[in-house]
Amino acid sequence: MSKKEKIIKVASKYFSEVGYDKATLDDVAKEVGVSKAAIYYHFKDKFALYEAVLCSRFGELAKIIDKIDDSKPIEALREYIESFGKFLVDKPCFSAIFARELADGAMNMPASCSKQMSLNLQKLSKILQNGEAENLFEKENPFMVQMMIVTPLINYRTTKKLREVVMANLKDIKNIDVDLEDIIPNLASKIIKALKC
Amino acid sequence: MSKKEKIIKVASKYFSEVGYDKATLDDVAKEVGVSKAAIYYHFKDKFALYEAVLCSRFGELAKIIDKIDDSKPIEALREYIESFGKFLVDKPCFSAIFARELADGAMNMPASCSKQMSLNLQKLSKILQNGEAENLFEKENPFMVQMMIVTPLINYRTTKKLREVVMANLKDIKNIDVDLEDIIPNLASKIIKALKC
DNA sequence: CAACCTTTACTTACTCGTCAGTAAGTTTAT
DNA sequence: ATAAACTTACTGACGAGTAAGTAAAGGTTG
Repeated sequence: MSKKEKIIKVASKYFSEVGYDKATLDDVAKEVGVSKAAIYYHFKDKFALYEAVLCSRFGELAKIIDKIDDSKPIEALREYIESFGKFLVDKPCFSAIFARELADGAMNMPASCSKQMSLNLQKLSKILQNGEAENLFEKENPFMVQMMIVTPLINYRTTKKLREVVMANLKDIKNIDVDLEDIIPNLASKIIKALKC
Repeated sequence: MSKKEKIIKVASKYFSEVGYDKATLDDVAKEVGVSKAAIYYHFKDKFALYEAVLCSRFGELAKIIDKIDDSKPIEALREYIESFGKFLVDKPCFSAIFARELADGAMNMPASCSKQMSLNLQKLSKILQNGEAENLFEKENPFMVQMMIVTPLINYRTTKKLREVVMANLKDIKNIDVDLEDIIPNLASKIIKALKC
């Protein structure tokens, strides 16, 4: 792995753990084992490094989503949800970064990333439209459906510690802390049920 | 309104708009029309001010949720979702603060707030249990249901600008930008449908 | 083949702005 | 008179960004 790739990897860890503002390039440099100026050799500024992290992840995700065969609406919707979920499981840093970006109103999302998000939404929209044409689904606002899929999953990831606190407060509630992997097919079934005519 | 209340109000605006780190007490002081040191007269430090903002909001929400009559599960669940939605509509600053807090893993949520969140979850859990007892709902993980309710709504609020960008990218997708008010009953119906046996 | 540029990939050591937090003094109400 | 509610003017730290220098690798020319 090149130094540049290593910088992106470590930076994505820090951006994920503490957020853009609290992540310092001194820390990133230290962990990579280079000087801070080395980061500035590879990236124009802190934000450019953040863009590199973001774009690499959104690019991978868009590729996966694009491959989904949208001819069978219900199967396609399940695959859409499970592919997204699997991506979150595979890339543990992505959830927190994505969640913060949405919470922030995607204020500093580079155009190339929002374009790839748009493509994902276009795929979802097509699945929903096909389902509507076959009288399987009601007419829906695709952005709202996107929110129903994406936000519970990313925030389930980010709120592990909160669940522990809540469980300590409410001893009568059990089995709250299920793994994300087990949540995904459950959420997929619920969303499909909710959208079916 | 006292100076202290005014400081909380203005601070909640800034925390909501730019987040904890980027919100500066100089800006808050300027807008309130006091000196920065006046803030330190009322609050120990920046974080104590943030706690005050958070606690006042979570306190109000917990009061509203607590009043819900949980004897009729389906009506109660609808009321739970619509009450939460109405709260977001009424308190425009709350969505972004809550969304950031969840994205952050609720790392710096004061114990009093997480206690009130626990009470909300307890209410939801009771509604779901009653529904289960009457064979209306399947057995569910209440935290996951909470995520399904809370996260789409708060993030729908925070992503208004993102929707505009996406709409500009995909001209064939129309009517994405519906008001939050119109989304709430729709989401409530979908979640109830998803949870019903 | 060797003395010479040139580029790549960095390092060391610094500046400079910002912002949380404070010390000490001042006004206002009771 | 004295406590509450401030103000002015400051400090100190942190962290983004930079200037200037260097070591090594590769290419060019006499």
